[in-house]
Amino acid sequence: MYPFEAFEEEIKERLSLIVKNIKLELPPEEIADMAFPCFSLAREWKKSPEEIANEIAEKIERGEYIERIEAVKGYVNFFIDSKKLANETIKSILKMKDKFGSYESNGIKIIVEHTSANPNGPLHVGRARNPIIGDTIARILKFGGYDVTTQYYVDDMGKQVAALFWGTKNLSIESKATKPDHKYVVYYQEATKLMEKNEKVKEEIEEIIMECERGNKELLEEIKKVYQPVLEGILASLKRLNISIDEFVEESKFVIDGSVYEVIEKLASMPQAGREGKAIYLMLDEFGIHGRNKKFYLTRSNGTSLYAARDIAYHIWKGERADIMINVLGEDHKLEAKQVEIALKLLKKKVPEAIFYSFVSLPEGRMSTRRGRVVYLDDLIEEALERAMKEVEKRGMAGEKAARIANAVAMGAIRYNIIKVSPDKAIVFKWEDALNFEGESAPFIQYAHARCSSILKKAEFEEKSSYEFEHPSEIRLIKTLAKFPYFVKKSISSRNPSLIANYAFQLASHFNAFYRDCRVIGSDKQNDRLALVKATKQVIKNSLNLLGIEALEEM
RNA sequence: GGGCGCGUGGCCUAGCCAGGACAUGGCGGCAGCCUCCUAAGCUGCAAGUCGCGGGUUCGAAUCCCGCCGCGCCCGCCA
Repeated sequence: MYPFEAFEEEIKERLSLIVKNIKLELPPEEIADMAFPCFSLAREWKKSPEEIANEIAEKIERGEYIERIEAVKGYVNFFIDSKKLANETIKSILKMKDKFGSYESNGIKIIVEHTSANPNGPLHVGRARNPIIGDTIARILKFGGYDVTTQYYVDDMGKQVAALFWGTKNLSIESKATKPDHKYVVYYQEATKLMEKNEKVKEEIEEIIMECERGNKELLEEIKKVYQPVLEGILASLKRLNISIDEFVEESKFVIDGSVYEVIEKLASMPQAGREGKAIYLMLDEFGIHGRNKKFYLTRSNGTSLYAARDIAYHIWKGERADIMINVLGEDHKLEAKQVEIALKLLKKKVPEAIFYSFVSLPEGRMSTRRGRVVYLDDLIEEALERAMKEVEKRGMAGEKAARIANAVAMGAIRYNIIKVSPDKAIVFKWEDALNFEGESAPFIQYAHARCSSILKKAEFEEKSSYEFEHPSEIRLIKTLAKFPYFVKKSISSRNPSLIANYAFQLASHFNAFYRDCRVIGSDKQNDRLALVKATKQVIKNSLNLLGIEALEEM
């Protein structure tokens, strides 16, 4: 157990003798280390929260970690023995290193599905939110002891890919692009355009879709040859952001193995099922879905399956391979996710959790690949690199080292700026916000890490059995270090990766205050402070790791 | 028209689920800090009807109702 958790446990243990239903709060740091609000007890005890707090504060004994207890305005405030906390925390970090903040394997298997973009062209910035959220949550869950696999659901039989396929077979378009997703997207764009005004093209593309739904393996193989390079282009972009995906599951799998039809058959026998010709649907009004969308169609009138039906089969398959399923989805999938969830419940199958994110739009409106109103992820990456390179050069660095630093800064800035805001907020993309290298940004945190490295390079640190600190900036920094495992846990239970982003910023910020106030090299407390710097460097690194951002030795 | 989400200083944002301690922090603005471990840093100042109106409560940014604005969805598309 981590030192800060031991403090929390001690409080809970002591409180449990007096009250049940203990809910502790983390108060603002300058007020206390942990607080127990007494407001909810007021009714039951028929006393004011102030009186209750006083009463509880008097009854509670100090302990190994609890140094002081105070009743203030209806709160019982607990103060930690900061000497003990400091010593235990520093030693724990130096011993556990990259593992500090992590938890032992709990054997729970989680599949995180993210990105799953149609392989018909390059990722744009709007979609980039998906892999970054997905990859970060996966990293945090792994660190928290879960057995995590990431999955990309490849839609290999939809309209998008069919249009791409038709385009490459019937058109010949020059393209200067070398990256395959950019090279082939023009075929998709042109095919979509033709489909809109030419009935024959539309029919041909629809025929491709129908053939896929009938499970035509040869055709599916041929289509794969076309979309695979595009998919690889997408994955290459993700790789630059330090994102890789463990497994790829093709949608057609569930048509070929027949599981979609088993699912449809079972659902068709439910009392909620209805038919219009050969089209099968579920009536969802009893589940609170009303209006035009209460009919949830599973098949077409020609008997072929619809996307949503295949999605149900996919989730059943996935549910057999995981204890928990987490899907990262755009907010446009909310209704469909709800429908799939209802169907899975009717079938008494495991239901996935979903993390929805709002769209990233441009100041001039929604992104649209078709209308060319779009910023591609690759463009953002290139621009970020250029700007980072300028900053690096300003600081007199050059060559391979400069390139490496610029790359880490650029990729970090992109990831951080997306992950730091709550997924349900819509983002209007602006270059100056997306590529900010100051303030609440990845480079700010990377810079603090580089400062730690720089100090550690200048002096020899000697490991001891105990360390002492007393400056307020030292204590504040140590308390922040001690709370890292707490935030890992909280981030997992709330499925909110931005908590780690915010934590890393706080930590870097508190380190900067320490750096300002406490001289390390040459001070008579040099060795203790070196231990603190070493521990800080480690925890910044661990939190950056969770965000998929590189910790830099110098910049 | 119906459903879901969002609305916090000029701009962005935390807090909202589990109502209470002076509403968090960043960007931008203004004024400062490099004879001292990297100034991608630090300090100070100005700037807020927590969308609007009701309600519940001793107490509401937080819960409830209504309204307004914005986003997304409402296809036998994916």
